[in-house]
Amino acid sequence: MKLATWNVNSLRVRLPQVLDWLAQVRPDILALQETKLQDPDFPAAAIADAGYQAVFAGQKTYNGVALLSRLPATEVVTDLPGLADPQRRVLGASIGALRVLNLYVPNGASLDSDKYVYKLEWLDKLHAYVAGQLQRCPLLAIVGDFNIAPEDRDVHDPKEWEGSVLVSEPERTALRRLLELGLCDTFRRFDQPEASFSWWDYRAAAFRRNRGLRIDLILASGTLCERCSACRVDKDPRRLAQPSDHTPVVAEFTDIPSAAD
DNA sequence: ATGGTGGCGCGGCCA
Repeated sequence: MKLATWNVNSLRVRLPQVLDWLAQVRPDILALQETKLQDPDFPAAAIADAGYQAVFAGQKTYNGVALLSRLPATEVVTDLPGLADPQRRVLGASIGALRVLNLYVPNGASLDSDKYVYKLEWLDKLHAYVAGQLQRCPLLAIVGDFNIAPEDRDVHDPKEWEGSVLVSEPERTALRRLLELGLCDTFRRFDQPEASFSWWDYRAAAFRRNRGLRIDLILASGTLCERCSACRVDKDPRRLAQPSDHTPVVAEFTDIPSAAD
């Protein structure tokens, strides 16, 4: 069972890349962030032709999340309890034996910004929600663009980034508290190349110089974590012309019923 | 270097 996450930074622009990637990698589930599409504009037909069902929570210009899957998605949720938020950043669904929560965590802008306050509040509401979900869903995966680099080894230059948004201690503490509920960062269950990142700024040739951050994560509940057999960053889509600034992260699991192949 | 690039949409915001 293959589960992937990819912040595509406009599904309208990136649709050809997404379709090519689905055909090559054949994930059972792909969580997308920053689709930047209203629901009536979602390319459901093209995705159906590729053999995937889709559920989505769209928004014009900003945000927007979707779940593509071989099996149908049921019991769909699009909001965090206790957070009245017009921004479309949350998509939870049951797919086969899994419960999947697809997140586009707020960026935060800078530590003195209202957006940073909103990010920490958002993460607090997420914590409360996930605590309850872990009681109900033994096979829970939480994936997406967390906009937090968990540790210094997830940052190309920790000194340069020290204290900045995406690496600040309050954000990392919020992520650590989430993990302490009983989740693992599947990427760190396996040996990885040094300087493995999932996002590189478009500016200043950051990708060519590998000046990136690992902020796209696949978290797994304890029972699911035991069944994780691999997790990797797929840098190939970031090398294409007109790439997203993020690249996909893919995890594989054993003993999960799958409809692929 | 307080810059740089990209998406949306057509001025300025967001990342």
